Amino acid sequence: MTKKDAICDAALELFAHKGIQATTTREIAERAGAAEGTLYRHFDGKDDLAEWLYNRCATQLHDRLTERIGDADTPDERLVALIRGVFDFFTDQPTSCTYLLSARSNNGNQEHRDALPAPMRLFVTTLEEGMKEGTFRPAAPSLVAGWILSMVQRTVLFLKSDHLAMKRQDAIDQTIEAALRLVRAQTPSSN
Amino acid sequence: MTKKDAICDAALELFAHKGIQATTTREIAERAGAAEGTLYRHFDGKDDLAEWLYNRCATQLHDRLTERIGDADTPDERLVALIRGVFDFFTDQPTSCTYLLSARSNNGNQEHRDALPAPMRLFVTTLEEGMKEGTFRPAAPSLVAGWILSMVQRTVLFLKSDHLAMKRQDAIDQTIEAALRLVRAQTPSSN
Amino acid sequence: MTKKDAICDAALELFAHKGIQATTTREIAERAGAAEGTLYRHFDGKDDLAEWLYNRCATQLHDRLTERIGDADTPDERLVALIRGVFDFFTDQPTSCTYLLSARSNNGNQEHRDALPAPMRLFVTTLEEGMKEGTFRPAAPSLVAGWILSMVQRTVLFLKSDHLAMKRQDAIDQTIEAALRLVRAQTPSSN
Amino acid sequence: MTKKDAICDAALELFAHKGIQATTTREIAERAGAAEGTLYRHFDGKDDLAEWLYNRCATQLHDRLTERIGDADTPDERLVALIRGVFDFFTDQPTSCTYLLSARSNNGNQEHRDALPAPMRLFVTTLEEGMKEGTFRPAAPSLVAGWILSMVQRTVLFLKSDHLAMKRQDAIDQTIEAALRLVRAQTPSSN
DNA sequence: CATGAATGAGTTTTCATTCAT
DNA sequence: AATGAATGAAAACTCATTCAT
Repeated sequence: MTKKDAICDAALELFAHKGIQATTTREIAERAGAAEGTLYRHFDGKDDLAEWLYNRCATQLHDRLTERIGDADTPDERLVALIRGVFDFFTDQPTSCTYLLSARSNNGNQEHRDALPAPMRLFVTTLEEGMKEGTFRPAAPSLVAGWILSMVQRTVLFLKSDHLAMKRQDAIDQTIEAALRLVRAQTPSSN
Repeated sequence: MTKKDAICDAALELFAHKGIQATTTREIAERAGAAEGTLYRHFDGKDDLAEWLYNRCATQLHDRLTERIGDADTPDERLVALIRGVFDFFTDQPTSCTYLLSARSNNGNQEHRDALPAPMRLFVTTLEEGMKEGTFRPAAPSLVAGWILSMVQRTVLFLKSDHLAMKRQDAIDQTIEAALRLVRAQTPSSN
Repeated sequence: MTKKDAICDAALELFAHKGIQATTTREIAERAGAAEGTLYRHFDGKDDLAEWLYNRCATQLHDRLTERIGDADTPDERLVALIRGVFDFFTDQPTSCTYLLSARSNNGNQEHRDALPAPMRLFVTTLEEGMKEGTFRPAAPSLVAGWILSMVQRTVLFLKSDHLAMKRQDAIDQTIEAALRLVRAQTPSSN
Repeated sequence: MTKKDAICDAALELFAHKGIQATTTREIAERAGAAEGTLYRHFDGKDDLAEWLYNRCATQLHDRLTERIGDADTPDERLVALIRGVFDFFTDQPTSCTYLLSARSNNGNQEHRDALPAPMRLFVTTLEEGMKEGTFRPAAPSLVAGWILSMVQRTVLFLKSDHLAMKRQDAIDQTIEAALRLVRAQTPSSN
């Protein structure tokens, strides 16, 4: 593992748990077992590193979701696949996931972050398809996508804090069911 | 208006828009038209001010919600009243509302904030009542409350960013309906 | 004396003797008996301080030269007055003078310095008058002004390094005579 | 061209235009198309490189001036030859010339530079001869040499900045005439 | 109460130099 | 000879907090 990787890992961990601002470059370097100056050989500074990590995490999630979506034929299935994908991402890479979620909501100033990052767009597209088909009830897709992602995020936070009070799988299943209730059009017989 | 009020207003605005850490005491003082030292005559420091403001906002919202709830007899009505109350709060005091919402999600370290602040507890209580009655489907109340508040927060952010693309009232009504779909037990005929 | 003045004095001394780049903010603060942060309360940084000092020195010299010029009626007398003024400035405020001269020549990048600072302009104006009158031989005034100022600067450096090998007053008189030979038109009988 | 040459060229350009201190080894390496470490294979460090370049430039100029002086029989002719030599040097190798001139004045601390570098000494010697002969008026030779070199430097800067406002040859001729007026003893009939 | 200059510890950042490859 | 990642000491700069007025 190169020093650059060590720095990325250390920074990701710290950013996810303490926030970007509260993390010092010294902490990052120490945890990475590198000199402080090394950070600046690979990145323009702390903020650049934070952004680079954000993009990397967003890409990882996006790739995973894209892969998941391939197996699904209907918007309904795709939506479930997407939600499961996010939960899987959280299970496999909790730190990346935490950072991604916190970075999203933290930047009140929204300066340099896409209003609609890649993973979000997958949700929006899927919802649009479902609405066109009539599977999903009509509504502003980006708003509904935001709702669902927020719910997932909540569940993730809930699982992290509410230690073991609820089985992980139950929480995930309930979140998916809830999301479907949110978007599904009236289907008198099915539900 | 006293200097203290000026400082509170300035700080609230800045905290809500840039975050607590990114706001400097100098900025607060400048915007308030006060000297930097004056802040320390009324508060123990920046963090104390931030906490004081948070509690003030939470109390304001809590009082408003408590008042709203009084008119409602069923858990169902109470839930709607609570959601409407939050939206009203956002309409009347957008900055306070933004600060309240951002402060919640921003502190990944959860150091000095109640896990369950007052307004949140009103939601939880209402959900518990509804679940006991059978009006609402059984689930972890604090998780469901988190979902609903997150949805409301999303809608608020959506209304702030998606300038006028959607009528405010429509967005609010849709959010309420969606929240009800989330929590209501199967009621074959009613819905 | 305020801290600001102490910082200015310390910085001027160090800038003049070691150059701006070679001087650290820590040195300035130490010599001024102030904290490093105090520098930043009064100036935007080291470079801002350097520029502020440059302007102050240039103004001081300009004011002194303007005063001196008042007593002189002819361009010839004015030129002598100007040169003497610069030498007096050097005698009274050697540090300011050294800084002014070094700052001029040091900035090869000429970024943020007037091409023609105030004192220089007095020389140019005087030369232009003399040339119009016919007292001075025709030539590019700004070039000739540069020559004379460079000569004066040289003499100043010479006096500082060539410790006492030449009487100060002799050096000054010789410089003035030389400058006059440089600019005076042919005057068969007088010289 | 070897890497060493590339580094020398790059460094000379940067030193001349930004100053030694303001130039980083990384810049030099980048511009030279070499790695940073390569510099240290050929020189002991940045300062060593700067000094080596200075000596090379001084030697180049000195050789050129020595050659020029050979054709001249009188001190008067020799002085003109020297001044022309400097201007030629500037025309042929403007960067070297700029560096030589700036390096001279820049080091206020005079740490590691000869007080009287080789080219300067040629001027001094020539002036001493002329003064002994009576061709030049008596004065401190090193001071007068400084004056003349400063004038030449000024003219060079003037030619660089005052883009084409004056013909190069005119400026040079005027500088020479002015220098002669400075040093020549009274010669009632000749001039 | 109010002020704002002063503080100094802490942070980010720079960069000449080294060294394993 | 050449490389360029890594270093770390030193530099610039920030800012919450204090205190004399």
